[in-house]
Amino acid sequence: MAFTLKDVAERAGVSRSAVSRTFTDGASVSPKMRKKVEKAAMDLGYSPNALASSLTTGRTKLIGLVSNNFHNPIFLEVFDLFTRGLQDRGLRPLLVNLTDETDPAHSVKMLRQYSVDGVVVASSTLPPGFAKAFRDAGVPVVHSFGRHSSSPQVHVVGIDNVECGRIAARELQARGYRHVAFLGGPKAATSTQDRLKGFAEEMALTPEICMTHSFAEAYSFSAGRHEMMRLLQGDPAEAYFCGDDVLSIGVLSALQEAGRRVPADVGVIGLNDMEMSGWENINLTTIRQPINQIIGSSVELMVAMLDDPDRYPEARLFPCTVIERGTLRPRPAA
Amino acid sequence: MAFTLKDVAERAGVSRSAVSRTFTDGASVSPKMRKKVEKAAMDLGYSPNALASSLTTGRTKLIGLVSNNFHNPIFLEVFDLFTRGLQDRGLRPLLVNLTDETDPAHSVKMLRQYSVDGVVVASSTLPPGFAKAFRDAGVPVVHSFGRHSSSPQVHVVGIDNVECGRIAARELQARGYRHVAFLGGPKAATSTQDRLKGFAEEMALTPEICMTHSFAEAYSFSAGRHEMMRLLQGDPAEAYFCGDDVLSIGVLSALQEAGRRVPADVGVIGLNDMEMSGWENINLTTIRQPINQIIGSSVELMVAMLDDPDRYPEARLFPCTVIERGTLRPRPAA
DNA sequence: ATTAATTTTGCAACCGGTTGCAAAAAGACA
DNA sequence: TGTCTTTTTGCAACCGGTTGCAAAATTAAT
Repeated sequence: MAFTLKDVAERAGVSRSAVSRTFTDGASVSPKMRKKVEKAAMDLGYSPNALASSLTTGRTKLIGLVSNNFHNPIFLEVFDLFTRGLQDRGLRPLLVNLTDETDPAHSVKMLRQYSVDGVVVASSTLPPGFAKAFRDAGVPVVHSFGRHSSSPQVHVVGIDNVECGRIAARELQARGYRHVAFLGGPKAATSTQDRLKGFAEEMALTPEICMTHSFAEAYSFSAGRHEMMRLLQGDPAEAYFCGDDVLSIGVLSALQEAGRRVPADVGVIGLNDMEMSGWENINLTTIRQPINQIIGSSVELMVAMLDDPDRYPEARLFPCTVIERGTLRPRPAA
Repeated sequence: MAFTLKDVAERAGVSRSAVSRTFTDGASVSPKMRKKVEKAAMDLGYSPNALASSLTTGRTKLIGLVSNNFHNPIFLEVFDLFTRGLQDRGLRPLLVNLTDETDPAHSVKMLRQYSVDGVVVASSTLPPGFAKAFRDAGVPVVHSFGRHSSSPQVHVVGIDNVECGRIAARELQARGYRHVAFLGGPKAATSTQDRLKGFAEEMALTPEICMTHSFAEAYSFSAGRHEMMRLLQGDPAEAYFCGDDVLSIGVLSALQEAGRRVPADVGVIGLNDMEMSGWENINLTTIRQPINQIIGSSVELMVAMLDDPDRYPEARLFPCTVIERGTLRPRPAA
């Protein structure tokens, strides 16, 4: 069907190596030779078989892009940025949807069979051990949106979730709320745990403020809405720090339906600043996670690791900032 | 680094072919042989190199998943369903983000270099010629969400957009609107053109109703919002059929900001029924496109084509239904 | 014009599997 | 037990490239 190196070589009347060399940059080929070969290749519409060359070079330019977040709209932005970032560098994303599976073994095996050059784990809910499984299998890995540990085993790019919890706490304190709550994502998610930790720590400094917390089943609209509905049965707090924007939007929906005005009756602050949060009919006050930078940096790091697979693991953390919109009451005048 | 067939063969004291055979189903291997080989493979943690085997078999189980819709939240659902559908059948999605590029040449070349077994084009904005380029290159292709033509060149799975336009028109007619408008996506998108066509055709049957139309720059929130803002400068219609849900949500945002009540002052009907449209704080009346069925069917068709690449092209169209929520005024009592 | 240094080219082995074919082994039958 | 089938196994060639090495061709230097 498609033409091969051999066909081009014959047509150009040269050896197969010559053809191979004209298509691998950095190889020594004379200008005349190159011209002859390129002519023949052009005539035949030849383009080299990436798989065959991978077999000898050991490089495929395939990058596993592993995620379990296919229900949070922010991840569409994430996939957009990742695919573009990788493509721009000549890399190809092989997408893996984990859905419920959290055992890395299967993914590791599959991605190794395809000889991916590296793996990006994009998830704020998977434990560090997940990414580590790739490292242990000798596959360069960066965990984006992952938890950074004091003794990092793998490269992590993301934010300091504990610090985000503190930021949220300080923001609510400054606005004079007396009863605040953390409404987190899944209890098992590292990001939820860390955000709660920071939030609780900071809140502990102002014992006069009452703080409670609970968890939603997932980082999703319906989980947030459902959990807020439940909370409304009891004695809801004055302000909620939600573990994520889409969760917040679910919360807003529940509040609206219950007839509570935001921010007059109840305040809400989210985390992520996804595109939708800025939509005028949502207008969510939130803590912005710089996903452009996180993903840009992840891709850079991945590229660097392709050259030096044993690069010493590092954590790259980006600062988050509060984006003030309309779901928290204003700070009292100073 | 990783162990190869040869290593396993040596350890098991058998020929390389024997090892190969135990790992390809349908090959003849005696039970004892199989046991011996599996033992050795297990000891070594061997798993076959997919690339190497592709080289001889000609099959990679790689499927190109090509899209240019990374800004419409419905596509997160689409990617979720596609990746899971493909994975469940042992296929691997190689994701290609076209962003602005609409020339297929580059994608075709790249995907052929990786010897993908097939390509799914998931887009309602690309012309049929895009998908056809893959077919011409001998790559099995299905165009999901594509335009079906009377003389189809490639497999298309989706909806009848012209009919959707008619459905929208009838819905607005039935509710007694006197001045209606189509607010489409990009003018160049086939889906926009077709929806307008059906809408206009049906509206032509009721000349007493005034109909206008205009286009947004993209299928996105901000484009919809922006276009509606513009329309509000003039004399807006009583009801809008928007080319897509996320566009509708942008429109709702603009209306809300302008102080127009929905559906009291202005009606809106969207198309897609993405998850978000059902959120209580959006509550959009829309025409549901059965994406589960579309994607399930696309994957099935792809699998069928792997067996029979020259399968006669067919169009698989699924009916759409109106999902009544809160953005159109009620039908007058009969 | 020689000779030495440098670049270009082709040969052949290899990457990690698969597969047609024939020899060897196992099973069926008399 | 011997002969004929059928199944299992190994050999060797092949998939489409890459690359170390040495021969051939250029270029530089004397």
